[in-house]
Amino acid sequence: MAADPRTPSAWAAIYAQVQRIPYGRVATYGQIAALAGKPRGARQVGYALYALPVDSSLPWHRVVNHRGAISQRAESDAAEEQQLLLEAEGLNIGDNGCVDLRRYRWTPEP
DNA sequence: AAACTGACTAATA
DNA sequence: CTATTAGCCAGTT
Repeated sequence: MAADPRTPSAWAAIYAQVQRIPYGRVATYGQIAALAGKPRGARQVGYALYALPVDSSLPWHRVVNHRGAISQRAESDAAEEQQLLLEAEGLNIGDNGCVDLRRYRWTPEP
């Protein structure tokens, strides 16, 4: 099974980037991976969030795939909840469930 | 140590 | 935009 996120590992960097996403913004898995120093570790980002406990204070719902859509997990209701959280932050979700990355994509500031 | 798994992305059609 | 194929990294077994 998945290791606890409290366990020191490569995921630590990923969690740090996710926490950096400001309110009302979203970031792609690849973006988080790149910021964490793993330009090809997009899958690891998803895997890290998969192991993330519900009591985590990380804004995991601000992490979407490269199309701005919410990736569906084994438990389908999680994706639905994620969309609600994003809408609550003022994001407009398209009919296909994609956010407007042109507008909401987070760009880390220098 | 090797194989399997997976909230992904890029390339191609 | 979608569908399919291949490559990638780290964790689990």
